[in-house]
Amino acid sequence: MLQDKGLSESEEAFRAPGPALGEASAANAPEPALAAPGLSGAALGSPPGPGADVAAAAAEQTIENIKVGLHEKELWKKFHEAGTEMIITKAGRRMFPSYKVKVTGMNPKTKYILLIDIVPADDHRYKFCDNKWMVAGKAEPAMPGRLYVHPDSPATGAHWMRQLVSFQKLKLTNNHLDPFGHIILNSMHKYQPRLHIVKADENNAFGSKNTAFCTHLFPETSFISVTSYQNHKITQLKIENNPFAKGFRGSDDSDLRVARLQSKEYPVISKSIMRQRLISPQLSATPDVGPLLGTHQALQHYQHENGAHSQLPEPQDLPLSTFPTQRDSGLFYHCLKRRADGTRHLDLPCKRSYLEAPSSVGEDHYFRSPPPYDQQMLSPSYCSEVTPREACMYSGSGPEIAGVSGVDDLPPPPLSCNMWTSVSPYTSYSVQTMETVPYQPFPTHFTATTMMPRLPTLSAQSSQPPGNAHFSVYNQLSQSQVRERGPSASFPRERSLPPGCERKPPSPHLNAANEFLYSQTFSLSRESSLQYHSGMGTVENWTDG
DNA sequence: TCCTCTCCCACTTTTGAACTGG
DNA sequence: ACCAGTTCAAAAGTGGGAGAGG
Repeated sequence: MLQDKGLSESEEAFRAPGPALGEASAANAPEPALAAPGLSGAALGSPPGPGADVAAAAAEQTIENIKVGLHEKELWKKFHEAGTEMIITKAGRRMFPSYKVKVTGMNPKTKYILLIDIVPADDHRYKFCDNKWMVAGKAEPAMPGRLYVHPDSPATGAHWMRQLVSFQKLKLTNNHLDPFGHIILNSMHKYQPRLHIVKADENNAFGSKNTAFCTHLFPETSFISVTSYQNHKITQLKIENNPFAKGFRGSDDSDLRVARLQSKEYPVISKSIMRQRLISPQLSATPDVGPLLGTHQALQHYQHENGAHSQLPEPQDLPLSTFPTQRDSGLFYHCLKRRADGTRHLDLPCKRSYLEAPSSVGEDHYFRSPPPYDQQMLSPSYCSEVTPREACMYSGSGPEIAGVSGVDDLPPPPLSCNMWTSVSPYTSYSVQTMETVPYQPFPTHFTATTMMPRLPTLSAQSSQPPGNAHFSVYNQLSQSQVRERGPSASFPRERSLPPGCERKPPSPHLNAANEFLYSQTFSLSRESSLQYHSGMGTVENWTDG
């Protein structure tokens, strides 16, 4: 909670100097949020203050009115133009630039949970060749999806709007068994972070008919995960902009600094530099890559809320100067909303109901090839040694969570740690019943694992105003629809844990968040299962089996 | 041989406890 | 006793190189 340590993460961010916010995010209507003109950083910087005005405004503020502006958008754009890379390590590495947003339009008195997930942007594996990112094959199965819940969550709209909301402590890892709740990614794959805002206050608890969430997506925050930087331009951008990397800021030539560090009298040319200089001598002559090629070439179909549908070339066909890009930042605004009658109005790239037959999974305009998620593994429960603000993960396989496998009454199979990647492939959708629960404190850094939905590949379609480089999804859940998903328990069945692991009783908010995640995930991909991540524990006895 | 990944290094920033003075 | 400001050591975060492994 925000009160637990003098400064919240968002406060830290707020104090940090930095360029003004970029542009406003998608707005409140099922329109592609063309409203950016006039909605400047200054406007965003003036959230409603306390008082009567706030109260008056609150009455009309809905989840759809929430606007999100990406902080340091220009910096993000710089990286994006060069082809953002994010280091992933076994221990977890922060993102840089860090994900910070300015939120407006919230009801100041309503509590919200802000969380981030990072989903594959496509189903390709990449390699850095000839100074550009190229498709190198089919993506590996997505890692267990996790959510990073902002540690201030839940907090009132006033809190979120008072300052920047920073997710700078979010860490990325390539450790499939990561016990710390970091977001697990595959190296050399392209990802897209998404911000979710979930309404969660006493009167609108998760699972109530009023439960709502929205999703905001900034195409310029997409990146390729790497274990070491491939593009020297990215390295330089990181060194220049990340204060922690100051040590690598040489007088002019960081390589000279490396040479000094190594007590060598000659500059050491790194492998990456050498590679690039050998392969792409033009790079040194053109330090500024400039606008990417293929800006208007999207990778796949996409569909935005007005129903426009575009056919776009395959990524393999693209000369990727960096990586397939959406850098024109056209607004990708998808809308998901429940109608009053409970039917789901879904304006998403994957529009089919989750109740449809599995054969519909591979909707062609969404998955170019048979979706790899069929083979994806579900993460078993595990506990971890965590800080008070970190979490332990609970999970179950899809069918178990869903209660649709017909084994509801069977005792859960013993779970060993090495089941992390050895549980049965996901075959059906997770369905949960969630009762309306009173609001309770929501565990921070709760993470949930889903079958990672691949985003509909974002395009740089210029049909969207560049000032609205933002993708939003709104959802309004109804209780009846929650129920229609199935009768299973509202929390994954208890499974055996590694010795030494403790488990806290599931919070109703985990159910709620899970529900959120479920619906959210389903809104983008029909292949979904869940993994809870909450509570405290230890990994001392964790074994690889 | 090439590519990817892990470990370790030196460096900087951040954090928080300890201390000091009003 | 309390609070605010300062100091300083430890922790955390960085990119690069070496080397292992596939």
